Amino acid sequence: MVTIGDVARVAGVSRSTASYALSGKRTISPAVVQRVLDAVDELGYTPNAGARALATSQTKVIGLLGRFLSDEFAPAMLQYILGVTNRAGELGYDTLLVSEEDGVNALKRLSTSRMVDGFVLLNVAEHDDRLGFLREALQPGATVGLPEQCDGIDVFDLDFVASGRIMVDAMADAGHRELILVSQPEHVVARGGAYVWRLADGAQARADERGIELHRYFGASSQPAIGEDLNRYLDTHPGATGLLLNNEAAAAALPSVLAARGLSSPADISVLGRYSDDFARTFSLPFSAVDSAADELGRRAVEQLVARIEGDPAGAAPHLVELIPPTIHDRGSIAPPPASRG
Amino acid sequence: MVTIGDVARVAGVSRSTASYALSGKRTISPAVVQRVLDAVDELGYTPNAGARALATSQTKVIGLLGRFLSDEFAPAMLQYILGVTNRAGELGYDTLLVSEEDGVNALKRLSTSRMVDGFVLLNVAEHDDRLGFLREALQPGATVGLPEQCDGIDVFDLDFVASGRIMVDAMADAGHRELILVSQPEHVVARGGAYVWRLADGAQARADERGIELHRYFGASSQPAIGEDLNRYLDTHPGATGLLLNNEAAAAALPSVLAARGLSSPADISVLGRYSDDFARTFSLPFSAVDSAADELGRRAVEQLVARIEGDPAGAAPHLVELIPPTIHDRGSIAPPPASRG
DNA sequence: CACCTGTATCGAACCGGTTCGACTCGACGC
DNA sequence: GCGTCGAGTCGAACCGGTTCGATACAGGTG
Repeated sequence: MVTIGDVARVAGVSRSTASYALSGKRTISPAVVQRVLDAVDELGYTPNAGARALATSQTKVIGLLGRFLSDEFAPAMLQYILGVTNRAGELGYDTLLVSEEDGVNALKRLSTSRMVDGFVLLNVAEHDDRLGFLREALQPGATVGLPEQCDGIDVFDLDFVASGRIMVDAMADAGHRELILVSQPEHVVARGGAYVWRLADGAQARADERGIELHRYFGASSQPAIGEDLNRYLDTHPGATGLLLNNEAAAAALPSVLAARGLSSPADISVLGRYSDDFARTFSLPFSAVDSAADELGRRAVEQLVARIEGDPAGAAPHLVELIPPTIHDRGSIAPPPASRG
Repeated sequence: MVTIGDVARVAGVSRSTASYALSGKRTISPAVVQRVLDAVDELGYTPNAGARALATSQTKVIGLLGRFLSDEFAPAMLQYILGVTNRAGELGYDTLLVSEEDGVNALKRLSTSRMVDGFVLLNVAEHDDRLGFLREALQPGATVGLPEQCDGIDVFDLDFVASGRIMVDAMADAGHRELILVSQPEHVVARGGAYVWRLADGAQARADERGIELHRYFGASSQPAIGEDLNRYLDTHPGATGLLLNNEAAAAALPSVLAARGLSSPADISVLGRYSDDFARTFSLPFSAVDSAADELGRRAVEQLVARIEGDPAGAAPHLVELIPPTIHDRGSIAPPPASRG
């Protein structure tokens, strides 16, 4: 393998001069720099990552810790992952992906062995056992998902409270007065998926303000249970004219449920979901939805992480808690309720 | 940070003795080994990955190169990825995930900088530009996906020819005589997705053998186009009683297409797909399908890669081309055709 | 008792980079 | 004509592991 020593020899200079010529950290005469660059080209030199990491204590790798739960909509995770890896690549970092069950252990291993310069944690729960260690680690960390305690880390998440509000607003503005909100199953909440509450509470608060009747349910996370759930909700509340979905399985199941009931959207019922654009595209869901902005969240987390890695350790910037504002992707599934139409 | 020098000092031995005590590569007295282990515990020592990589030329990291195409069903990739990362973890390796557009460049970078011990390539096309470099790289490589030239690498893929055969067999055994096969769109084939042809050819050959009429189509890869395609195929071939799907979008769209036509499966039409179990579960697709075995393929690729990394470089084992046999996951969507029933 | 063998340990070198301090040399000022 | 300065370069040390060769010492053998 070709080392910087080989480059130096071919260029006729010392190893240190070759190093400085490449890094530019000291002034080296243009002629020598050119000879070194030529030698690099000629030999096809690439620095050895391990040696550089050892010398500089910088690996140019970030650790990405997922939490892949079989009862969640796993494929959606890919969007977050790609957001992270793509942005990291643009910033000159590679990404080590860890899917290991025991996230705390993985975190410790990568941290103490100095394999990475920082961490991005995905799918962070309200009380996440990985955070305790992360705060004490030598490397900085950023999360996608809002934990209860945010000190010492940079936090990124969708603003779920605002999401709940604008979902109710969108329906109320169209004239709806009675809505059904289908959330994720209760065990997602129990596991720390606080976003379920955050969205529901935001929706409830806004519904109260505007005098809207809101029926809240936890739906199942898979077929056929969720299909039955949806039918039951619709049977129970015949006066409801709008359906809010914070549950991917419900969104996927709804087209056939509506078809079976002989309903169509938005003519008979207005629908507004909360899922990623990618999810909608793949399954051609015809419903407007608050975008989960997976890609953007992943990108923002990496950007902030890299800023902290490369930033002045002395004047450490205060930690962020960034809740990105929700946007509705309009697919035309909201219209005034049937009764109000001429 | 705590180094092996610290451990040695606390244990009262030299650095080399501490190293041997931990690696077991030379005999060290039990008493000393214990003192070293105690020191490790006391200080919380973990070897520095960069230093170890430099000294041993082994990083214990494998590079995973995806190819994420926006017009393919991206979320399915996650199953392959998790198969790789999970199995790698079990074998003591971490995984560097690269999503970079320019796969060749990424491969070169990771290879020449010695960041990884080997590569797993996903979504490998028939003529994949990454393979040329991979063959010449210092590190071994395994692919998921069958290229035309397999020399110098280990190749894993689903046996698509056999898949085509058993799909036709399953229908023929149930008494069907006229089938429609909906494949991926033609541009997937053009890009090198040879599995489309492999499955179709296997199906055609078996259909010819058994005197079955097979109508072959390339369907669109998204709604609403694929829905219209499906309706057209069904209109064109009113005598067809069985539907074979090698197209995820078609599978996702079929339930609503059938509902709209007032058909149900398997009473009116038998359906057999080819997609992952995970895909079926997530979207509650009620159709039997040949499983794409993403998880298993990822795991097998890693196992073989690690065997090659750690294997005797002298007696290099011959390279594998492993096509794993298809299995049908029965979800009850195949029944005898209506006409044949009493 | 000299000799050999095997066990247990140590010191030094090495992996391939980066970085610090010192040195040379020419230009410049007085 | 001597001291100063800055540009350009070199040698050596260092990062934190692993590994080779040498050494010390114990026990067994003739």
